[in-house]
Amino acid sequence: MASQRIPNMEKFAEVSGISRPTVSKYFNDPSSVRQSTRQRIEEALEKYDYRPNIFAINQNRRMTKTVGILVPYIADPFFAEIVRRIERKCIDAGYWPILFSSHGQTELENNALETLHSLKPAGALIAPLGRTSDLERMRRFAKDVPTVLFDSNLKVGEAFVGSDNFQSIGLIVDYLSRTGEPPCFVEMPPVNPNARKRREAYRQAMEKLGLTPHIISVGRHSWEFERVGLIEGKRLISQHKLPSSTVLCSNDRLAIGFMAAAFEQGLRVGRGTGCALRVAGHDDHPWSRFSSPPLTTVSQDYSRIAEHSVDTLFGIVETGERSEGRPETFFGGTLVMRESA
Amino acid sequence: MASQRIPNMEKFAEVSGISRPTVSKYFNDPSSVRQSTRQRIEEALEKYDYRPNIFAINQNRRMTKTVGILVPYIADPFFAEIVRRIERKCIDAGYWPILFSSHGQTELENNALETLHSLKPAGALIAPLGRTSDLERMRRFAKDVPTVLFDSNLKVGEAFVGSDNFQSIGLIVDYLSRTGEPPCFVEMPPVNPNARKRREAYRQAMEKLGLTPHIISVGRHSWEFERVGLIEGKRLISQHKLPSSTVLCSNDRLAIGFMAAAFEQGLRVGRGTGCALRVAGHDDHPWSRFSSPPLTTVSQDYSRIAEHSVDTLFGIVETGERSEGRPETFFGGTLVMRESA
DNA sequence: CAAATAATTTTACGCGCGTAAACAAATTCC
DNA sequence: GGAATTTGTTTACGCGCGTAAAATTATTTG
Repeated sequence: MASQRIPNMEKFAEVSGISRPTVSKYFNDPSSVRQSTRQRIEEALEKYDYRPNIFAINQNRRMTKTVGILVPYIADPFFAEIVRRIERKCIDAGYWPILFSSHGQTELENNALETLHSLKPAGALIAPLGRTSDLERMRRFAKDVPTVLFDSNLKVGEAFVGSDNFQSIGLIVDYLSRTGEPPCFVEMPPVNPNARKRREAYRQAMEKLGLTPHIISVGRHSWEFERVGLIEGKRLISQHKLPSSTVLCSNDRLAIGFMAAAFEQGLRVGRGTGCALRVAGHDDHPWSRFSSPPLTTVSQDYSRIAEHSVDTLFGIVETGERSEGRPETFFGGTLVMRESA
Repeated sequence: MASQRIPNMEKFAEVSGISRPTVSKYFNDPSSVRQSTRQRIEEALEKYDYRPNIFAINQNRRMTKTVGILVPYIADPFFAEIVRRIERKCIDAGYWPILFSSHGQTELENNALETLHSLKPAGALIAPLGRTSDLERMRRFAKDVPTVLFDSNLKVGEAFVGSDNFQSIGLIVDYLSRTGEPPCFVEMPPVNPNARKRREAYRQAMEKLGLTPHIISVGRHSWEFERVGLIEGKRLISQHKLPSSTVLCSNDRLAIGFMAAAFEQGLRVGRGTGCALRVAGHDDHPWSRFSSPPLTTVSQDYSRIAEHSVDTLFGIVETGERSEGRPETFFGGTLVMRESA
């Protein structure tokens, strides 16, 4: 136990019988000191339970050991899952992840960017709001801080990691067309480039099959996708405006709202007999398994997106080289067949 | 625009024609300097876009302006919502919120606590993991940092803010018993004190009505409540072990899993004719509105819990007085009637 | 308008640590 | 076992800012 309070590195160096600069070196990289020295420090560490002051460290280092993570909406389980994985990887790599959420608001995104900027982080992993992002502000940020974007491909930063919407949407359009009436497409609110890409992917996939695409746009700009799906669904069903009995929603949250609408209107969703509607989504959100009926969807590869984002960032950070070009990586999804379609 | 890069306060004081200590004073409290001085600083601020270095600030202040927020599971929409509100309030009050999530793991909770500790925050708002929390570690933390607990009432810190499980469970037990067969109770995994409290609340409420309580416990210790609800639900339904056709789950996520089980087993959930089962939850999670059928539940007052937690903390922080006793505040919920029960 | 009060400037120090340079000691090599 | 090499120590400075005390200036009061 701590037989004495250790206020700073000076004192800690004293009680462990090592000079302060060497102790400092140890904390920056334990393997950079001699084995015997390392042991003595670690014994003292057991005994006195001292930790260097983070603020003092970061003030003096040229490059801090912090990594900024910024997501548009932490309440979205997709981001919650990704963040969890990213945080873990950062910690394992000896970095200190700091999480910000824009909560769907441009103002908060800018705030986070400013705060992050003044933290002088080693790097940043950003999933931008998208359409409502302040591009200029983000560029200014990325000029000083190595930045990897994910999920939403704004043309900012050193690299992008996301999912291959053309592959994944193609997959599910094929499946739906093969097993029943070809799907119409209910768009998510146009909050980011994925919205547009998925729509285009749907169009191409349909045309490739020689089918006529039917796209249903939603005007409202909201992150509350379930509500959007519900309201649009109610409108479409009650006014008999659905061009197909198969509905592909551009993400799971939208699909869940849509299914709620179908339920409310007395339409049974599924692919069995007695079902009036098939509904499918995209992303395989953690709770899609638990809807009634369980949602057929395409999974995004959470782990690989998270891992590759972090690896890419650390690659840039640790070599110190800003990559040339701007590598974009897209991971494919896999079909997740459940009861809804 | 920035006609010149301002590296530090010294330079900024120079270009704005004010002495550095006064500028420093301004950043600590803009209203503490003369109006005319304030204007000159703010004009310079427009022109040069300078921000004090956060690390240097926090190194020197006795009390930093950071506030730690620690939740057990950020992917849970309850916490995501609470956090959103807490963050906003902190920012408005001039504090800098730092978010940590334990992701259900004791090790990560301790890590977060350690990191937070070394940050010397002005205060902390903590929703502990509960049963698996390292109480001793948390006490050590709370000894140095003013800490307000919420959601899960471990006997640590200066105060607690949460919901009144007895009131809310009472409410829904009354409702369910009045409108149909009295409910049995499916427990959430015993991860925290709320689990136990809700069970007791159910028991009391039933006995008060002169009814026999039926409690179904789940053994597994998991934060993936939906899956727990699904598995337990399947077991109970398929083995005909349900003591009542009305099921009260101790939270919404569990209820959603349970409804998925009912669906899978071909049991229709709801209160209309042709329905075999009524299912209700607790919390009014953001997505409970969108289940099929929409979930009947009791809402927790997100806003008031968040606000009161922050107010309590700032009350302690700003007076500098650790409150005597350990005030506990419980907010009541309101019944949210939907189709599931 | 002089005195009292408030706000600002000057000066100076300290926070806890990174880091560079010169030197000393320990380790490795032949 | 002496030279070359690695590893540590000493010494010294700087980072960007908070903050205290004393001196100065501006504002308010009677």
